[in-house]
Amino acid sequence: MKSNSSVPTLEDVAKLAGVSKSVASRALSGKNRPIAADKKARVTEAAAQLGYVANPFAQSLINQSTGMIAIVVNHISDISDLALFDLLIQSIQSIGKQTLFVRLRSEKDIADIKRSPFVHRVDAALIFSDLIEPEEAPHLFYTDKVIMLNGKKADAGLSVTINEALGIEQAIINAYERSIKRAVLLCGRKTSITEKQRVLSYQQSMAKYGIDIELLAYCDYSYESALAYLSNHTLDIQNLGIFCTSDAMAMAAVDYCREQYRDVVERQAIYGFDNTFFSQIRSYFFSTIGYSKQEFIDLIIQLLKTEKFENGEARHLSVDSEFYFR
Amino acid sequence: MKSNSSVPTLEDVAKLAGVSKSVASRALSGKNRPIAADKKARVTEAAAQLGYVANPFAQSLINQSTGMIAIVVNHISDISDLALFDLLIQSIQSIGKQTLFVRLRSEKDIADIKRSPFVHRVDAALIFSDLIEPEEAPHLFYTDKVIMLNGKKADAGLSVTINEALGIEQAIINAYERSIKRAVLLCGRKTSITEKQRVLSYQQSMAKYGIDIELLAYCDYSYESALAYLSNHTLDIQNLGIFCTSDAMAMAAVDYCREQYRDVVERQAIYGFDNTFFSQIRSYFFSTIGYSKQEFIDLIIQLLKTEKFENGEARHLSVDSEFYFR
DNA sequence: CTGAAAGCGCTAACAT
DNA sequence: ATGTTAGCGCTTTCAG
Repeated sequence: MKSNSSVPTLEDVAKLAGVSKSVASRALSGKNRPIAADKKARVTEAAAQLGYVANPFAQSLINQSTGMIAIVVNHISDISDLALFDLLIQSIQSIGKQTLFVRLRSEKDIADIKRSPFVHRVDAALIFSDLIEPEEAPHLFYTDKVIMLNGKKADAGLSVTINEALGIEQAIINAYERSIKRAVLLCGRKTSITEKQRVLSYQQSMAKYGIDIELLAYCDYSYESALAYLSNHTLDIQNLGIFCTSDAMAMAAVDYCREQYRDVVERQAIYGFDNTFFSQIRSYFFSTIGYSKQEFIDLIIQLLKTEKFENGEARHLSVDSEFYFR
Repeated sequence: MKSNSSVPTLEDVAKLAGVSKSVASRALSGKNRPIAADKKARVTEAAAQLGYVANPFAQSLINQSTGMIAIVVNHISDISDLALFDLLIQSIQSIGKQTLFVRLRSEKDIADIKRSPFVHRVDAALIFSDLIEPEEAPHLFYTDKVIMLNGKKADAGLSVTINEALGIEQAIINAYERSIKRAVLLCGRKTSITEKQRVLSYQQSMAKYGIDIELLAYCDYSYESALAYLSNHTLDIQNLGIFCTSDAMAMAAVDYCREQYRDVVERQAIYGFDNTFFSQIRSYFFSTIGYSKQEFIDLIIQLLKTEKFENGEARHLSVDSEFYFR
């Protein structure tokens, strides 16, 4: 609390303007409540003069609405690209909401959501963390507006997912056209459901185009893990494609091949995932799979802006992924 | 608001436990208020049974404390930011607070802070954005606990800054020892005060060690801007050091030299800033200047945890920067 | 140790 | 169009 002075309340404003609290409230409410123009002006003037800012706690006690939206993640780096994170916060602010960031390290942290009253009472929650199951999500928040963005979805509920199979198939077709016959598949966390689905898509498309998976390894999406793994293996690079489920791992593949084979492996035989900045810079430059972040966020915002869903109405939206050839 | 049911209030809990609201309140308060053990147990039990979670708005209306901390940034564009914020959010949560992320695109957005009542009423604000001047910071928030982390500080007030001159001098000494006589200095935003200070440190140290600044360019910290700039210039690489005020620009310098001079420029003649992940990976690997993020955050948390500051007491803490030689 | 009652600051009925 | 009044759910005196 401010030590120097007490904060003006609506009552102070009303007094200064010479009206009742209700009139003052209506004048400042924004919604076009009936009020005399001159009084409205006097109230606005008085509020400005006192530097009045409404107490949100009193307001929310009545509205039951906070104007806050929770973003729930495992780590921030989960959000594969900063651009997404940055754009998302910006979009949330542009619809007049604020962003509450919740970081979950493990299942143990989930209970804290309920224990943290403000988080529990957000207007909506965006779930990026795969630690939260679609069934339990509704119990964690006071609001029904819980949007699953972690690839999981409950029958009843809201979600935006990425159709990854599409971009993956396009990548495999590209490999096929370039006569790649054999593949190394560097994957991320084995326990992740989305990762499992992703790997399945790779396997199906590769089977379809006659590409053999010779090595399938689970790393942890990171540069270091992939580099460590590759360093322990000798690859026969004839007709080989290296497919990675993150751009960071693809960077490791590029570095590994550069050192090991002095670029004998065509750089284009390495495929990343996420379409980050790094797939485009000079020292790396590999093809990758991604999606339109703007489109993804637009769908989220669309759900956020929908005032009312029919009781239990489900909305499962999806963004197509895409192959980015370099 | 949840559509299916009404939420239990303290009154419901009290009724179920067969006690008064006050007793129920005291039982759940956490602070050791006098109360009979059996009643306390009954209340706790009743609360659990109903799945009671206190309404934070009613509580805050009395406490004037939200348990929320605002992080105010321009944007989150930098990888160095990611690691920092991830750690910071985790630390904030570990002291039982929640994180409100506020993104400022320009000065115009500053007024929105006051207009957004919840942001205005946070328990503390961490100012990373350099759009906010130390003089105006106290007027934007209801709390006195506004910590400037943007390199600016008011005489009265709280701040944690990085002593960048230290790491910069170490870098220049390294260059001197490696017989570098001439320098290109790739800087960031010209309008930034911290950047101005940083450039000054480079100039002073270089003057001291007899290194000539032949080219001083303002880019925008990004890979693209630096690469574009370098591509338009021909460098005489004899005894040349390329000093960049961001790792991203140093990456561009590495790529530029690799293509232009086929690595004739020793890679060690390129100096980055921020000690990001990228200064350590195979394809780049350059020396850089950084600081301990943990130490920085520990100081912030220390300020956050200090209950009361003497009226108007100032606290200006500082973290030493360091040269990371690769 | 407990309960009744006041009140935090605001909004929304409801009578003027 | 305006003022009065009754809460929103909680904590905290203040008497018992």
